[in-house]
Amino acid sequence: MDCEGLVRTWLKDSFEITLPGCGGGDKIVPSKDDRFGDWQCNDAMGIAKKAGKNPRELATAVIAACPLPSILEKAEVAGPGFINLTLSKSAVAAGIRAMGADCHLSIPQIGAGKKVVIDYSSPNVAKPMHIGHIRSTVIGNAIDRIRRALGYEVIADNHLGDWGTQFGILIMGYRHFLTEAERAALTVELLEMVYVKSYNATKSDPAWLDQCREELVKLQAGDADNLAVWKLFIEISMKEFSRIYQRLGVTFDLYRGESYYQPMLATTVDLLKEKGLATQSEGAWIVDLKEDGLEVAIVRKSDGGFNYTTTDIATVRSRVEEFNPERIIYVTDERQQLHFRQFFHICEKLGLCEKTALQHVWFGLMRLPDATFSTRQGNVIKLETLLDEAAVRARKIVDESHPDWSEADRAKLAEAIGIGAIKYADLSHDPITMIVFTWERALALEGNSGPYLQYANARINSLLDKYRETVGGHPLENTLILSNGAEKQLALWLLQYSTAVQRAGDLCKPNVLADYLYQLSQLYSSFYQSSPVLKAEPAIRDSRICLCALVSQVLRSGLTLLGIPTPERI
RNA sequence: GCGAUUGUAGCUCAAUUGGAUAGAGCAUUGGCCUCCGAAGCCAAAGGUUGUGGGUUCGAUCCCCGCCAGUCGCACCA
Repeated sequence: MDCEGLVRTWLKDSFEITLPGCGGGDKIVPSKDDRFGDWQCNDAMGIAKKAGKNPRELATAVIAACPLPSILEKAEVAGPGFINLTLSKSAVAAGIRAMGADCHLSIPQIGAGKKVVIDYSSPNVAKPMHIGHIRSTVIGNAIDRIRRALGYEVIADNHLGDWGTQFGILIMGYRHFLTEAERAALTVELLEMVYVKSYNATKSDPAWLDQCREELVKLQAGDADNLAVWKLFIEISMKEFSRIYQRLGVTFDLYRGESYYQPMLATTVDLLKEKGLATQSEGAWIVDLKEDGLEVAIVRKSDGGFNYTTTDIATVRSRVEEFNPERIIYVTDERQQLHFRQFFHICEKLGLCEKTALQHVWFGLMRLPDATFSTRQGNVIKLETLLDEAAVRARKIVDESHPDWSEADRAKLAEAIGIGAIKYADLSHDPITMIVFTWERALALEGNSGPYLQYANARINSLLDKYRETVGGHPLENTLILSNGAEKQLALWLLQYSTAVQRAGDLCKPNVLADYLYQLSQLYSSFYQSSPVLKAEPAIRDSRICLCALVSQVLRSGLTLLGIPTPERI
């Protein structure tokens, strides 16, 4: 049995002996402050209250009730009735041993046998990815990686915006505003440019607008020419998206855009009609959600077209039928909360949620200090520009610290640091917080930042190298001694890794893990400063290098779960 | 107006979901490279947790009122 389980059982037994029939206290949490021991149990107060007893007396009686498990050095009562537990150093060392050589293995496989679909990133075709896409992509990908580590079978699906009214406008623009040469070397930038031109034309020229509609109808009817152009748009867009995803280290299992579900829309509305859920109002088909306290949802527009509510319902039907997942997680910005609540309710009424939970993980918008990002104001920052700028800033420092490295090595490292900085800046905040974008914050390289964590890891790597050169052997197999407080604190924190991963996964909040890793790095840096490793006497040296190796393992594992690169050298 | 959500140090954020003296980073001030990597470490200063009530042994966290910000509220997604 593991240490925690042992102590929990002891506490529970103690409580039951003290207070028959009152349920045992078995909740132990790590203490915030080492003055309060390593772990603490705060149940005595609540239980004493219920039983009408004095909490301090109860806590004292609990400790006296059963002999202390050998792994505990001491247990004492403090304050109103806290039970503070101090673990023996050998028990902590044993706990670390139990983590195994590969800390990935210590992550509880709570998702084994469960399938989950995660729908994230989902940019629109024919538009460049901009800064507004980064949160869904980075947060979604971290949740994806964390859930996989927890044993879930994850299907990451990129629900591309590849179908909709914009394509009529786009096709007209493509045919009239581009030269032969431009069409031959088509880019997303060109597509965006012609879209804007064509869109403006619809405002000033009614005949143009009619033609756009006509092209859209032709496309939807399967016209070969328009279909070919549409496919070209997707191909061009995917090329650019792939380039960015590769830089970000993001991969998907599926790229099923809205167009994939297009053939299922009519039957989905038919089903809603059959079930008596859809009714006609003002020429449109709607689902009334008044009894759920929500606005009506339109499932078929008065012009006969479908909208995103219908597409999303069809998507759920398709996913439930094909994958039968335990859960579908959507990662989008906060503006879509109402929409998700609406169509989740409709799915429930359709009986789609019996085995599949639908979850909307929303995040706050990213905005500028004095404005929101908007295409109309022309203040959007392209995602690629952001990544480039990050690499440039990192490059300056890399050049200073490694003038002897090759050009290629320096470029590669700068990229890893830049991407790490950007991702960490996002992942270290609770998703629901609104992010006010500034270059300084997004690309921070010091303090609580991605590079700080990467740096800690790189330093350990070089320490490990030196150890192998001078001493040899396998650091991870050395005996742990934990001779001082800093070492014990570090070891105790290492033991918390699996809970941090699980909490981050359960809550869909990657910042829980980011926070854990940051604290680990801080504890390590502190330890590193105060405790010499290679110069210590052999037994201590071997133990400390083992601790370093463990920290490095956890850092690598954790950063990887966040999708942050871990360069060997910085 | 209705609904969601936020308000914590000058700024950006934490606080293991109700626990002990509310913690970090940035910025400011002072110290540490003759010593395993200074993208680092140590220290100082910085707080009536928006505000007023309530619940209880205990509240940043739960409940009610008010103030302020952000987002949404029928055919774009």
